[in-house]
Parts: sequence; structure tokens; C-alpha cells
Amino acid sequence: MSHSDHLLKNFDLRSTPGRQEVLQIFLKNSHALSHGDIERSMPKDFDRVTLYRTLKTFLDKGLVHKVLDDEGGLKYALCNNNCSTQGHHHNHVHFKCTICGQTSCLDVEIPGIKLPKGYKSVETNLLIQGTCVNCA
Amino acid sequence: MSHSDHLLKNFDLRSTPGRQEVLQIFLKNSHALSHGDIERSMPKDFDRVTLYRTLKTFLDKGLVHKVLDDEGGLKYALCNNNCSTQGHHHNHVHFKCTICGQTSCLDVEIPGIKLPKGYKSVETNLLIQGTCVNCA
DNA sequence: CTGTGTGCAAACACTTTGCAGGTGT
DNA sequence: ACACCTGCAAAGTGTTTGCACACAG
Repeated sequence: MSHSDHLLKNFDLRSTPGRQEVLQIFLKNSHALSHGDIERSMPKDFDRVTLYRTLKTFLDKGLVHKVLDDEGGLKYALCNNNCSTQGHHHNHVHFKCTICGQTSCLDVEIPGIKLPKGYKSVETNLLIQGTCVNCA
Repeated sequence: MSHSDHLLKNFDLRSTPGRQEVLQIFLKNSHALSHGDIERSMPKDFDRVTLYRTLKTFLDKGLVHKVLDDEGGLKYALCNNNCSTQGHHHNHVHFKCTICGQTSCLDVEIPGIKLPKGYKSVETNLLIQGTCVNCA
């Protein structure tokens, strides 16, 4: 059984050719991908609608997490080992390089933020833009 | 001359009924607004396309700034006094309440983040989700 | 075998572009 | 008067829904 098969199983997902394909694309890319990015990387005859559903499923099951974009779109990135169907543990910074355009997860914790009285934080999303190590 | 007239002038914008209307909506709402929010608040016969262009213009001139959304859309909020056509000075936290759904600018600074060697930060966007003071 | 995933068609929503005419300065 | 803004039409793009069939478990 392949690596992606295992991964899918771990997340309570049936292993189908389409899902394996999408998962491969995530595994091959270290940066976050938009729906469009993935679509372009898939065999040209792969159904667009199925991809929408696949991504939604991956998201629901916790295989991938959302990455915000400054243009107001969404990207997706594989979750690390701390995540399962049960829960997520994301507290890292997302970095978008304005030169190469790639957005990636950095291994940097988001510092605790002191909010005004009465506000309670549940989830935090931090997107930093600038130039990445490859484009410097 | 009205308040919104002044504001528009300050940002090198012609004062037109449509722009005043949009600006009023921002002034009346303390939270960030999406294109759809604004459209719903405008007279029903107001042209959708003009609104796209108006928001883009406001953004370009620095009258409003982008507010990211976790669903992958964009919202807009009035800039504070530190902003002008010349430049922005945004370094505050955006908070989205998962109960009332409102996103607002908090008067809380985003702390400095130490990035890995070679990364350079230019702009930072922080969205915190949770429950706000009104919904607690 | 059964429930879930897929592909197709169509509807729907969102956003952009071009142009003719109107309006602020 | 001139440059810019607006409204309309149309095209382009992105996303959702329903249904019949295929397939994994």
C-alpha cells in the first residue's frame, strides 16, 4: 500500500485514483496551493467539480488546512503530524513571497496576542508578505 | 461641505453621490464590509459594476484597507488617520467573531515576528477568530 | 451489496472589460 | 472644456447543485 493510500486511510477517506492524484500534488509541493494551481497540475480531463469536492473533503477531514491569501482567495496546505480527524494544531506563520508568489508554512509560532477584555481567541491566522529566502 | 466630502477631497477623489453613499456606509459601520455587504446597504438601483470600481479606487487611494476573511474573501475597512494617499500604517489585528460574524479592526498591535534567515517582511496580516465582547 | 465518489449538465454567483453618455471641477 | 465617473451590455471566470452511474470497502 502506497504512502498516499495510508494517509487517506488515516483520515477516514476512501482511496480513489483522483484523491491519490491530488494528494501526490500536495506531497510534491512544499508550498500552499490554490484550487487553480491544483487544477493545472491535474490530468487535463480531471473533472473540475470533483476537485472542489475533494478539497472540501480533505479540509473537513483535516488532511489539509486553509491558507489565507492577500488577494482574498484560499489556498490549501497539507497539515503536519499534529493534525488528525480529531483536531488541528496550527499555530504557524504563513509567508507569501511577493516575488515568486509562493505561499508557504513557516516553522514559526504565532506569538500570543493580548486581546481587549471580553474577546476570546479560538483560531489565529497570520500571513506575512515580503521576500523569501530564494528570491532575496 | 459635509464630512464625507472632505474625506473624499483629502484622498484626491471627486465627490459624487455614489462615493458619498458608499463612504456613509463605512462611516455608519464600525466593522469591515464585504462587497456584498455594501451592495445590500446601497439603494437597490445602484450599479454593481460601479461599486466594484469605487471600492478599487478607495483601495488605491488609501481610503480603505483590505481585511482578510477566513472564507477566502475580502472585506474593506476605513483607514485611520495615519493613512493617506502617500502611505499606510497598518499594523493592527483584525478580529472576526464566529457568533455575530462581524470582523473589526482592533486597536492592538501585531507583535514583531522573528523570521528565519533570509526572509524579509513587508506587510503583515493577522486575523483572529473567536467571540467578541458583545457576544461573550 | 451499500454507501460514497465521480462525471456531466446546468444553474448560479462573482468579476472584468468596453463603450457611450453624464457629471464634477 | 476636460477628465473622470457612471450605467449598461456582454463576456469571462469561479462555484454550487442535482442526478445517474461507477467503484471501494
